Amino acid sequence: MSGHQDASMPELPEVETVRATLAPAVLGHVIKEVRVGSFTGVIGDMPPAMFSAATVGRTIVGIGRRGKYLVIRLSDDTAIIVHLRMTGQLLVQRATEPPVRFQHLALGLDGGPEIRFADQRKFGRVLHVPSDVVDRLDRRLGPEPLAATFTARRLALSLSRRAGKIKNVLLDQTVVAGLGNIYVDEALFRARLHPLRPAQSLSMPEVQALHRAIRSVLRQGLTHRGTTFSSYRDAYGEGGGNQRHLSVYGRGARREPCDICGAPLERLVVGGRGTHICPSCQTLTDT
DNA sequence: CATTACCTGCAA
DNA sequence: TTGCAGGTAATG
Repeated sequence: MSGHQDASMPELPEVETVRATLAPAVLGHVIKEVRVGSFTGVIGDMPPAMFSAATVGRTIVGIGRRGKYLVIRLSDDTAIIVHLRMTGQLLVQRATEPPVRFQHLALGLDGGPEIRFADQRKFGRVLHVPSDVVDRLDRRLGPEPLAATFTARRLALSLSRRAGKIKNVLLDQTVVAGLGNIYVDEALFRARLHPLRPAQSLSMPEVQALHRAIRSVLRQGLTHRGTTFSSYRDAYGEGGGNQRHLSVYGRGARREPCDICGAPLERLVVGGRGTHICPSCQTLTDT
């Protein structure tokens, strides 16, 4: 009937799946060659020759993730920071394979594999940075939602200082790192909270429910290797399966029935983002 | 605090 | 032909 979603939106589970599939294929390998395509903005403001000079000859010694950022650690204590934004893909392929569609960057490694970055919409970035930039990024972002440092108490403190709508606050990466539009909608549904609720209006039991919901939707996303609507792929080009386990995201526009109460789901716009709710389960009037 | 720019394939 | 999809930085 009406508008189909066609997004990939790599969020924490998707980026973590990319990290996990990329790591075993590239760890310990030496970067032998860099090829930047016609869209040179993919590596930021740095001239391609400088990016090459700064990375060729270095060994990949680690691959981490912080929020939605991938951090490829190099042997000289610098790093390559990757953000997929909406349609970015980070793939590992043999150098003999033809370039993929929308490919903007290839890092040729010793022994034949290549890390390839493709992005239909040119929003994603692959930046070479010194370690202090990684440290600054780490300090700027909020807690990792699946780490022990992310407690209901800490979430409550963050929310108590925010007058904005709970959905917008959860999308703020300095509050908690790694949530995007899909998993925020899913978490709010699971916690039975309306996205327009002022963040600071949540009671402690509601914050606890939200804390549990955030962690459970992300763990479920990880279990299913991410959510693929169209362009999200892991490092081997495999899509995820979590789209079959979403309760509200993408279903509101089609007014599909709520899994819990059977009422038709709805789509609204919050903070300029498509937002999917069950109007019956997620109430605006508190407690 | 809220809104806009950045992009481009695709559905309507 | 139009406008929507959305993470983040920049702007109002």
